[in-house]
Amino acid sequence: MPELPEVEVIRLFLEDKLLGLSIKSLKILNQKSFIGDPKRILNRKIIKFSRLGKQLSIYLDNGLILLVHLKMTGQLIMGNHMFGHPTKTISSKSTRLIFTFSNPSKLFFNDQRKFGWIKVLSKSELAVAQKNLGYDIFSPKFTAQHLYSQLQKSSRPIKLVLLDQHSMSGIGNIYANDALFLAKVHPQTISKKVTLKQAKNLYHSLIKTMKLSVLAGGSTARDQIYLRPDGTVGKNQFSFRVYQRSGLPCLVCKTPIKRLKLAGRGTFFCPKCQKLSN
DNA sequence: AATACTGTTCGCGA
DNA sequence: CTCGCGAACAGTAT
Repeated sequence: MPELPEVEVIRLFLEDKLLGLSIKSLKILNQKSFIGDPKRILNRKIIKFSRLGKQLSIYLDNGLILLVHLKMTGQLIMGNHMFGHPTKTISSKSTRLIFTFSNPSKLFFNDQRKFGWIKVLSKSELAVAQKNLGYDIFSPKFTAQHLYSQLQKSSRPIKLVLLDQHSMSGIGNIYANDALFLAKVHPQTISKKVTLKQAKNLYHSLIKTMKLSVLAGGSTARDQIYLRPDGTVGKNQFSFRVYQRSGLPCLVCKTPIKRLKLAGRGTFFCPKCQKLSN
């Protein structure tokens, strides 16, 4: 679920609430969700949050880093003095880890499908873990020219290249579909055949789509799987252009949105606005 | 009841 | 290299 915008919203929220606090305890309810020795993080202070693609890094004052990947259904929900949302979204049968902080608020790592994880890494281990990730979409290094050169490297359908975290990082299925629609590029276009002009368009579409989503608090699609750390839903799902809209009229030309499968992922596009030009 | 589908990623074999 | 597929899991939709 959480793609770049959702992880960024979580990062901004946690930075505001947890920076400077110490980790007082960690309760592990599912062993596979936490990789590393919990003792190494106890009583350590949080000094920095950062994000690369869909991965969140929490820096501690002993040089170690908690690297978080939420995969499909991971949530980070704060449990202190929060009202107005169902208890089940805070601590539930999907709760896998519970952190307690010095103030003493709690942070729940919920993960229905158990794909997500939090790892304890040293700085060099973090570098190794992330060395193959492409530039983050919000990084100054990610430019239209860079996008174009990355697209030039592959003969695969462009949507698969956008989803490949090694070519660039942060794009997931929702934003890949919507950004391609905005740029009027068919998802099956052979990547290296995309023109520089199209790449520039796509660059702006990616940035725009993702920035607007951060402002909207991220996308809470179907099952309320994505929630902000205060338990509230995002609002970007009301701005979906093609994602999960198959059969519904295109917002530009009214043609019904089509759906196909690419590498097993649902792929949505307007057959009129996004012509295959190979 | 059985099958398909889901916001992710990795590894395998063709 | 590329591709499809299954696996890691659990829940909902059809």
